[in-house]
Amino acid sequence: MTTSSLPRAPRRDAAANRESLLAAARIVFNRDPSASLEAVAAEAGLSRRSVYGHFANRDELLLELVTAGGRRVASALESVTHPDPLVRLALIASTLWREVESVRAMALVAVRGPLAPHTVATLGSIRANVRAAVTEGQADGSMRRDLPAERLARLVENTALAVLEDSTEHPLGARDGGRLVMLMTLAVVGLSWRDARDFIDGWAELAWPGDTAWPDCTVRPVATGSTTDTDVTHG
Amino acid sequence: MTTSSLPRAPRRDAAANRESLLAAARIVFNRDPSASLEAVAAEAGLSRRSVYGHFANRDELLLELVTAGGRRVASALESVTHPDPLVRLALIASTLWREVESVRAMALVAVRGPLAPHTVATLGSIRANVRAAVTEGQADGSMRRDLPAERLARLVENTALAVLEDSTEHPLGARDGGRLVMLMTLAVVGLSWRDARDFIDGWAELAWPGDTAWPDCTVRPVATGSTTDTDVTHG
DNA sequence: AATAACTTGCACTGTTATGTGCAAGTTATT
DNA sequence: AATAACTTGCACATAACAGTGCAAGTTATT
Repeated sequence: MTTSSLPRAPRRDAAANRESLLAAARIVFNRDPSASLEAVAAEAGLSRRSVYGHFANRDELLLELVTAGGRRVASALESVTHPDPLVRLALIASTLWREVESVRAMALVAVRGPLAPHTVATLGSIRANVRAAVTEGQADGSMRRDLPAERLARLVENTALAVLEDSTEHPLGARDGGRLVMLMTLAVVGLSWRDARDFIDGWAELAWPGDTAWPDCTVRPVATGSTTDTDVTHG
Repeated sequence: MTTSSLPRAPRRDAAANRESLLAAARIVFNRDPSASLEAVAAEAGLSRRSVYGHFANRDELLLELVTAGGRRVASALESVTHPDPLVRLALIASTLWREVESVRAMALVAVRGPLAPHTVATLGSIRANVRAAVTEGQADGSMRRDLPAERLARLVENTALAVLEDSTEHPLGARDGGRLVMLMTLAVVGLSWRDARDFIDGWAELAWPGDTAWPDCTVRPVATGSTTDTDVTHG
C-alpha cells in the first residue's frame, strides 16, 4: 500500500533538486559568503524562483547548510577521547581540520558571521571539550597556567581558526594542515616548538591516518636526520 | 595678505565638521562595519546629505579613515628597532596592541574586509618587519625552523589579530592585552610559555611603560613567588 | 551688513537584493 | 494517459542604501 489513495507521493527528483541546491550553496557560499540566491540557483542549474519551492527564505537555506555541517563535525568529534588532555586537544584540532578543510570559508562564516550563535549551539560540545581538556591540562601541569582556562580555551579555538583562515588564501596540503593545526594548538597551550613536534611524533594516534604508525615504521622518516628542523610545508 | 581678493577662504567650521564625520565614522564603523552613512551622519550630528559635501562617496570616507589609522600605526611602529629579533617581534606586537586597542573592530575590518589590500599597502612596513624578524630569528636559532618564514610570519600576524578579536568580545585591560599579545607571539614562534614569560620579564624594554623597569625594581613583583604561574587576567 | 561657504531637507534616480503570485510549461508517478 | 508535483519566467511589491540636483536656510568671514 502506498499510504492513502488520493494524495500522491512527492516526486523523487524534487528531493534531488533540494540536495543540488544545498550542494550549490556550499560551493557558492564557500567562495563568497554573501552571494545571492541567484548565484546559488545558477550553480545548481535551477532558477532563482525554484529556490523558494524548497526553502522559505535565504536564512532557512543558510541555516540548514550550517546545521548539517555542524552536525557532521560534531559527530566526528564525538569519537575523540583520550586520557591525555594534550593528545585530546591535538586530536580535536586535527579532526576539526579534516572535517572542515573542504569548506573552510563556509565554516569561518558559520563561526564568525551572524549565524554564529546557532553554530556555537550546534558545536557546543566541542567548546566544552576544549574547555575541559584545557582545565585538565592546567591541573596536571602539562599546559600553561598563566591564563584563565576560559581565555586559553578561546585562544586555542581562535588559533585553529587562524590556521584555517590562512590556509584559505595560502593553501596547505590536507596532511600539512592537520599537522600545523596541532603544532599551533600545542604552542598556544604552552609547549615549545620542539616539545610540540616531539609530542606529536611520540603519539601514534596523532600520526596522519594514511601514514604507518610510529612503532612499526617502514616508510616514514623518524625524528632524527632529515626530518628534524624541516619544513612542514613547501609553499 | 589673505591670498587674493575675490575668492574667499573656506570656512573653518567646515573642516571641523569633516573631522566630526571622521570621528563619527570611527565610532559607528567600529560598532558595525557595514553601517549606513545615515548612521554616521547622525552620530556626527549632521545630515546624511552633508556627508557628500566632504567626501565623494562612502568608499572615500572609509579609505580616508583607514589610511589615517594605518599611518598612525605605521609611524608608531617605525620607532621599533632592536637587535634581538625576538624582542623586536614582541615590541611590534605590543605596540600594535597599544595603537589599535581603541579601534579594534575597525582595525579588524581594515585588515580583513574589502579594504584589506589598501590597508596592507599602508602597513606594508610592518609586514616586512615581521617577516625580517622571523627570518633573522630562524637564522640565529631563536625561532622555530619547522615552518617557512612566510607562513610563520603570517601566523604571527594572524595570532595577534586573534587576540585582538577575542578581546573585542571579552575585554582585556590595556596592559594585560599587551602582555598577552606578546606571550602569544612568542608562543607561535616556538617558545614554551615559561620561556616566553621569562623572556618578557627579562627585557626592560618589554615592560609596560607605566611600570618601573626591571633593574631598579621597587613596586613590581619579580619573577619569583606570587607572580609565577599567576593569571595575566582575571576575567 | 554683505556674501560666499556650508548645511539641510526633499525629491528623485539607480542599484541590488529578497520574497510572492500566477499562468504556462515539464516530468515523475499512478 | 491522466494528473499531481515540480519548475520556470515574468511581473510586481518591498526594502535598504548610495548618490545627485536644487532651492532655501544658516553661519563664518570679510
